[in-house]
Amino acid sequence: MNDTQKPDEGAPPSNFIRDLVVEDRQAGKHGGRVATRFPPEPNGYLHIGHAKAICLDFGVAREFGGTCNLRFDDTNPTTEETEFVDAIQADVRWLGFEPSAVFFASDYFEELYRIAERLIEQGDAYVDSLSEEQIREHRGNYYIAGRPSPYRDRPVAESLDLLRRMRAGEFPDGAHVVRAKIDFNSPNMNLRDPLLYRIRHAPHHRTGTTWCIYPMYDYAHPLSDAIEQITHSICTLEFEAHRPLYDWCIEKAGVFRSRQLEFARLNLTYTVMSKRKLAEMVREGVVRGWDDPRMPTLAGLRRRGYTPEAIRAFCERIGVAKADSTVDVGLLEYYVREDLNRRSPRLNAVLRPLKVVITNFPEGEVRELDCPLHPEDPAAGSRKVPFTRTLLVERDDFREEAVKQWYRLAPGKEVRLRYACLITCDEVVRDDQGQVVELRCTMDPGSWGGNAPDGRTVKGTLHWVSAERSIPLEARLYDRLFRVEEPGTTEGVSFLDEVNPDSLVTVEGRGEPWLASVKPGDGVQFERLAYFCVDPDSRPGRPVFNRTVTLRDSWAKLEAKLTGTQEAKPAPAPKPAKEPKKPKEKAKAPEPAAEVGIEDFQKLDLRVGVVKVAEVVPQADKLLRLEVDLGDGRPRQVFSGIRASYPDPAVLVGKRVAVLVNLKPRQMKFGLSEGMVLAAGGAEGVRVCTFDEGAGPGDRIT
RNA sequence: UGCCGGAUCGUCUAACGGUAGGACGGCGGACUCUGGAUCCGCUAGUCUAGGUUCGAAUCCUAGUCCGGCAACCA
Repeated sequence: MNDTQKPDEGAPPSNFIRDLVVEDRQAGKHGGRVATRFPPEPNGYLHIGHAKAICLDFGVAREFGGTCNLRFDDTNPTTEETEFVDAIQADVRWLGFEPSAVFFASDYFEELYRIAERLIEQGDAYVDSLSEEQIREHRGNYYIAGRPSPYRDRPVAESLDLLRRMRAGEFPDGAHVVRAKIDFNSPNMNLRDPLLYRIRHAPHHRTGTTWCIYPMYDYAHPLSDAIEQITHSICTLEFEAHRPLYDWCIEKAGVFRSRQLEFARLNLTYTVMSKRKLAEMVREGVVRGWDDPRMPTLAGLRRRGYTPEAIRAFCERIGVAKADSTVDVGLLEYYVREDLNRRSPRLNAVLRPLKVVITNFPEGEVRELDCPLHPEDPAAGSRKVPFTRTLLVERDDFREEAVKQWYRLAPGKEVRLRYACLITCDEVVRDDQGQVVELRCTMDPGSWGGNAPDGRTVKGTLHWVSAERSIPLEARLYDRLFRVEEPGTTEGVSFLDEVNPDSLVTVEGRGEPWLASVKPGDGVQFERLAYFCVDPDSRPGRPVFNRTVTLRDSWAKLEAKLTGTQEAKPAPAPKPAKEPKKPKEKAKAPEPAAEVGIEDFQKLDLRVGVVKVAEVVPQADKLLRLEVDLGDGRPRQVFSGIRASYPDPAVLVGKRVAVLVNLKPRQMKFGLSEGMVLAAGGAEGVRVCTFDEGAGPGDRIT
């Protein structure tokens, strides 16, 4: 190990939750004891966002020698199922955490009920007999004051009697509720006499039909925490406004004082995290199930080949704060690669095969090569790989015309076959359609082992398999589930319409013989391609591999630079260039943004366009739809939010305006917007920039 | 037109009145029988305007922008 160790080697990065826990301990609260809990509702599968919470809850407990319970928040019998209870427990353990205890909020129903009776006796709660609709009505809203329910001051004895009869099942759903008597006109809506209990004649997954009244989250949660003597009740930001209620329950019930702390939930680019949306994708058949390898669920990530170590490292790295944030999914991918690089055996598989015949290698002969399973880890051992006259290489590794940076196969070029020998492409064989179907190559007989006898350097190394001595395999090439960075945030567009149609591409490939022995769950690296994980769908003799994550592909990056584009390639796609920020986020900042260089400005292609059509968009109150002639034969459609300044859009027709033509087209509810019209705001509203007669359509504006 | 939060490199995050640091990304280089891995270097930030202070990302004031809150959901 290294003696010159870095300052925070090993120490988890500090965050405000840990700081608060440290503060509490220093203040001597609870004698320094730390107890947390992870409280999922069993109505769906855990996802990577939960992983962040789990790492925090269990991590804090572990760090301070405390405990962390797994507690199912099962207070709503109509949405919860044991299937989820089992899956959640399995996921937590898979992630690497063992709960100090497993509890259910339903374990406490009896105690919760007794406390409710007490609150009524104390005059801190009452039974309300208004309808759901009326309660909502009386509650008012952010701007309208709340009004007391006529039942608010009903005698204690009457409330108590009603509560007992509610429990006894004398009333139908909705007939009565228990409400806290706090402040019917609080500026915090959560305090406007919130509901504590409602009647639900529905069987519960654990208590069956024992109960027909069920406590609400805001009531059950603080009291469950109290019963378990939780010292720090960590939850997400949206519960911040509930904290006064959390404290109220503890106060009025006179129970153990736990403290609620809130942090920002995790968002990830190119995915969705809400249970509702995940469930919808399962229901709509967009994915094959909760454990579809494209899902951000722990079950999905596991099947995809993500490791608990990678997920934990990721969760540690992203930190914990109170500001909303969206983490680049690339960071998650970085951590899987880092982990998988260490542990995955290297094997060869060809996913889109192209036949290569080594003309100077005898027909029928087989040469067994001994190849390491991990070039950086000799302890991983080796395997035998058969070399024969007819081989298969990746189609992508051959190019008819090669630029000088191309190290791979091309007519006349020499490359190395990994762990085998050097070959030169002599001849390209085509079929009737002109498709390349075979390469005829010669090998350098002195190059066995991979090095040239004369010491010449060969930069390209290709993976390959023997055509006959290889096995068939199915590879499921997964990509990001969505094609936009933040699905579901474009107005008028459903997140379901933003699903990446190429998020799963299945190919039939060939793998080296060693691959016949893999078992579901095994992870491997197919050299030069990606990490893969064996899917449970595998059958003997025909394994199925899920692509976990591609290897970094610096050739793709180089090529994109050479071509000057970043078009999505079917294979390991280069990371799409960062999209320009959404206008929403850029806002209409009056002050200039960060300084840009002249080269940035030159990226903007501004052209003169003549307005042909200008009309209001009926469904939108700020938009005009323009058709602009840019001199390229086809008018462009542009939606522009300038309607307020142009009550009569017709005045724009015939105007010469400035159009940003290389703006990424944006799909809007009303159609595709293929550019942006320059406008400036002044005293009399926003005006589009116009030009005089001299400028013609399509002229570049510099 | 209310209440509660929040704002630091492109992204995530640290700095707790005293050198704005790390990670990812990007760029450049070294090395390489994976255009992988590894290593090195560079790039880039305190929302705005005032104030307090010897000194402000940090404290104060005003503003801007973003998020959450009106289930008998959690």
